[in-house]
Amino acid sequence: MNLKEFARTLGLSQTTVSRALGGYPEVSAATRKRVQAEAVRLGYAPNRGAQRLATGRAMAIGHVVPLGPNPDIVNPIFADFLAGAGETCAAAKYEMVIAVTRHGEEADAYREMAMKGSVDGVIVHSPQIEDGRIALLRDIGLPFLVHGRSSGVDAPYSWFDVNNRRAFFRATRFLTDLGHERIALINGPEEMDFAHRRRLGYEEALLEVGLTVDETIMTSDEMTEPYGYRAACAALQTAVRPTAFLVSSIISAMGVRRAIVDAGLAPGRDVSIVTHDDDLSYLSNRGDVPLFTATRSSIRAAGRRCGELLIRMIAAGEGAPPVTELWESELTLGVSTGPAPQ
Amino acid sequence: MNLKEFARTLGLSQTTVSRALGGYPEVSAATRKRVQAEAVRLGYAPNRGAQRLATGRAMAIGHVVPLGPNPDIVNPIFADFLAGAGETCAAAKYEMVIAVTRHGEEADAYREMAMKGSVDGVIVHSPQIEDGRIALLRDIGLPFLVHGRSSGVDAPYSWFDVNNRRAFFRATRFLTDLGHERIALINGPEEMDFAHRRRLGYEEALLEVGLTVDETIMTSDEMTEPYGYRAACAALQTAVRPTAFLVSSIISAMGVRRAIVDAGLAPGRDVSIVTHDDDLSYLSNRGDVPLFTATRSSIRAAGRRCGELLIRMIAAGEGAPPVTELWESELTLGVSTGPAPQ
DNA sequence: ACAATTGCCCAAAGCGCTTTCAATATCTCA
DNA sequence: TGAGATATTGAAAGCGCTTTGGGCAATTGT
Repeated sequence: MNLKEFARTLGLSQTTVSRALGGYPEVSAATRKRVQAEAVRLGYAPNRGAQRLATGRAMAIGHVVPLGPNPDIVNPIFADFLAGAGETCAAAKYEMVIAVTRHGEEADAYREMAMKGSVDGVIVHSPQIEDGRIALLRDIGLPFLVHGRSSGVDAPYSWFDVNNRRAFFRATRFLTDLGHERIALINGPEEMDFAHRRRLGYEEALLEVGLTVDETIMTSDEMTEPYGYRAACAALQTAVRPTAFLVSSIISAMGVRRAIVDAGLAPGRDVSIVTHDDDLSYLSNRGDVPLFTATRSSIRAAGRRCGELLIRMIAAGEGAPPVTELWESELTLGVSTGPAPQ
Repeated sequence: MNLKEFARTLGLSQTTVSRALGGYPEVSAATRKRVQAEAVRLGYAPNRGAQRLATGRAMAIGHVVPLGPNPDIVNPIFADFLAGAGETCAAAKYEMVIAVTRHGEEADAYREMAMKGSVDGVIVHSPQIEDGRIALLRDIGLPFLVHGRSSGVDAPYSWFDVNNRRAFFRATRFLTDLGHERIALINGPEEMDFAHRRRLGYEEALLEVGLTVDETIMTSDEMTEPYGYRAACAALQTAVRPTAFLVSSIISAMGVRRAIVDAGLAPGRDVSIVTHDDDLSYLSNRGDVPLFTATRSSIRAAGRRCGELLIRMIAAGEGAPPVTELWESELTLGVSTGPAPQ
């Protein structure tokens, strides 16, 4: 069923039908109602391709998802982020198209999306400290919102981020307040901007209380469970073992916890853990007494908000100033922390 | 830059340029090469909307992702599945569009995709035992491939599945061979077809060796980590506690393991665990000695294959017979299992 | 009562592409 | 050498929609 047929069965012109469905005011309420009802009854909806061609807008946003650098790892937070963005998009009648690329090959995906006009804007995932995608997208002229930031980029751009630095600063201070002096950092890949910022917050807090920053108890890798386990095992076997771990992902934190237990130690008593918690639905750290003390920030809510901001940017058009938004994460108390053992 | 301009700068007709880029044979090799080179240099690619309108094909496949029934849970395997499907799509020049819907509201999403012509086919995720989506999609006439099966649907349809029943049959027999007689089943939501099938395999194996099926040590819920923990805690507190757990997801298995350790028991010695392992990149159960004994089947590979099959179906057109494919999962030995304690 | 407005609707142009049909130039083979 | 086949290119007709630029009644203001 196409517009021509549909309009004919209604005894109306294509113009009127299109306007009735599109919500334009030049249609009487009665006509609009009838058109909408018949559209549902007969199963008519305007063809997206034709609509795109006629309006020049794709009514879609894109996600280019880079796989992890080493093995092809998919960031597990992505599913939840997507669910959040999806809610916003559905409400705004936008589609989401996603492209998965190997690490470092995102550029082509962006260029193609722009050239083919398959999306009106994109969300940039997993920004690195020096991220060339930002300059690229500006050159291309495709509206974009970075989920995170890129410390190495000076020119203004639109981003949404969580205050990672302050979160890890607070988390570290929380541990030092409890008397911990040897705090291991199990961080994400250091070329990632978020990991960089978390490290800065951690170091800043240590220095503030006169502790030394010790490179040997800081690790950085793709945030898997086995990584957390391995890193923690290694740290626990050193001569002066850490009394606390600060971990960048709840998934790795599970591994850290396992290592602690395997070593015959009690999490929260012998060794403390604070982790960042993206509030993933399947690894919930909520409940009466959360398993982990954590800096929590819902990745799903972030997805929702990123969708909103990007769609607003697209509506605003080229000239509008960049939007930026920084959320604070909450520090929630769980059973994984306690005073440093004497 | 559009075709008209691009063709003019090349001194060729739109026809020839379109054909050169589209890979049609009626163009001389020299011309094609020149056109392709200039397209890259000048940054021209055919507009997707126009292409869709002209060809009637969207060159896109859709994923309608239902959130979990109770809280809005996103199945964590989805990110990996998508990465797999994305590889295939990228290679075949297909786009992927995804829609996230609340549980039970998928129908509208499918209808809309079909009516608007935004995709050429869809992958049906998380099929239930009685899944109305299959009949719906057949009525609509939108090509679809089910990832999994729906036991309650008789009419033929295309699906890709893992042999869940045999996997859990083998896993259970593996445990009974080790002398376990009280094996708890920590399953996914029972309305899900995969969970149903896994339960059948489990029961079949128990009956085969003369053990009774005990409903009180079988649980069924959204497969989160806390669920595994809670379920295992409860099971371990019963009068005759199970000596082994069979778990439907490695994420819940982490929770089960935690419960066992918390109870002062040793996984693999006091209590065994076998889990299904989707081979998620961030919860790798590989390595020299895997943490869990598991029925393993890569969800990423499944995504790749589903993409292939669906694209092939789309190419084959309406009349073609349904495609079906069943993969066996491998039973890998980890350190989470051992002989039943006396 | 008449002009000006408003409300509602329509015809037709055009978005950028693919593809049919036709034309021309070049080969092939007897 | 000339007829038929082949290789290569073009002109133009849509694909299904939105939107501009009217047109005709009914309503309003004076």
